[in-house]
Amino acid sequence: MPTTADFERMLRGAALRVTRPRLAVLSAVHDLPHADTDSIINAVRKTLPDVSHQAVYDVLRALTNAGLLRRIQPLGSVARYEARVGDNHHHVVCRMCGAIADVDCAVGEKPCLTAVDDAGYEIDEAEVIYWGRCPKCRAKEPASQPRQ
Amino acid sequence: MPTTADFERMLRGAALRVTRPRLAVLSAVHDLPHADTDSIINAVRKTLPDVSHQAVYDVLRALTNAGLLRRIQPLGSVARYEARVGDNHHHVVCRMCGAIADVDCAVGEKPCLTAVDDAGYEIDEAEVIYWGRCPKCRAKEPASQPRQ
DNA sequence: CTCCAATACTTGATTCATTCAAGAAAATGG
DNA sequence: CCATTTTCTTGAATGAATCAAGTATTGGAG
Repeated sequence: MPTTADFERMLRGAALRVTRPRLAVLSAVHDLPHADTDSIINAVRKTLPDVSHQAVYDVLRALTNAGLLRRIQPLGSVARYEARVGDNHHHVVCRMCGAIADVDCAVGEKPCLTAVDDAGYEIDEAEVIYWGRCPKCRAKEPASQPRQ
Repeated sequence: MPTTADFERMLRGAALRVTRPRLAVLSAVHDLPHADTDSIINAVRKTLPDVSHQAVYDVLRALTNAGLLRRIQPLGSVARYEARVGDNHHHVVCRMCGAIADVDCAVGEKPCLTAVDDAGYEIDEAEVIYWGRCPKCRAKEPASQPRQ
């Protein structure tokens, strides 16, 4: 797990000012991969009880734009953030409980897939979301099938 | 383009009651691929001026659950719907203007990709979103690069 | 054809994630 | 330490989507 000094280095490396809210958000997202904004706000408030939700929204946007965080948002979910960036990995989402897990990308670079017909678009990334049932939900209802 | 009789057959085939709002929504989504809910409401009101937005939301949900429509929602966009279902095709989204185009799937069946490590999930679908710049935006700003 | 039960729609209010706006506070360079 | 710029706080607003209660329509049974 990175230290505060590491986070500070990351911020400076991205030409961003170092502030307590930013350090706290970075730390929270490293601790809670795929957390939504509300969970991040709560985590941040354990060390900084008075941060405004607006500050967290601003920080998440700034860090995402700087490439320090990645924003994901599977169908039916609010925005979620993760700190694992730069390796072009993918995600698998549980249709029943919404749990998200990382899936390594066999290629590792963008774009890792080529479209058969790109419709004239200049493609720089292929985002893949696998849908299915997580281990817990498979154990709970082994007979039932998730909806297609 | 399917006729009203075709839409009626689709609804009955899915064990759904045939109503004017449902026929109008089916027709609108066939006419306007990748349209958001608001555009669909407006399109429906050209033939049925008094449908409530709630009815359209309900219909979209019912038709999606029945497999007659597919719901998509790229990052930063509201929910969109398309009538092309069953062929497991994918989408390419313009980072600049949000335009969406269909991309055929080389495999055509779900799941068309296999995860290197499925984290114990039972995967039934691989959803792919290609990100890039559409032809129009490429022509407009040939020098600039979309943000990564 | 008529009636009934189930389903779908209308109306109106509500929720909740996210954004906007204006002013106060903090961070970096000089 | 000061000035400028950026960031944060506070409070309100937006807007897609959902909830809830009552009315209307559908499709099958009689």
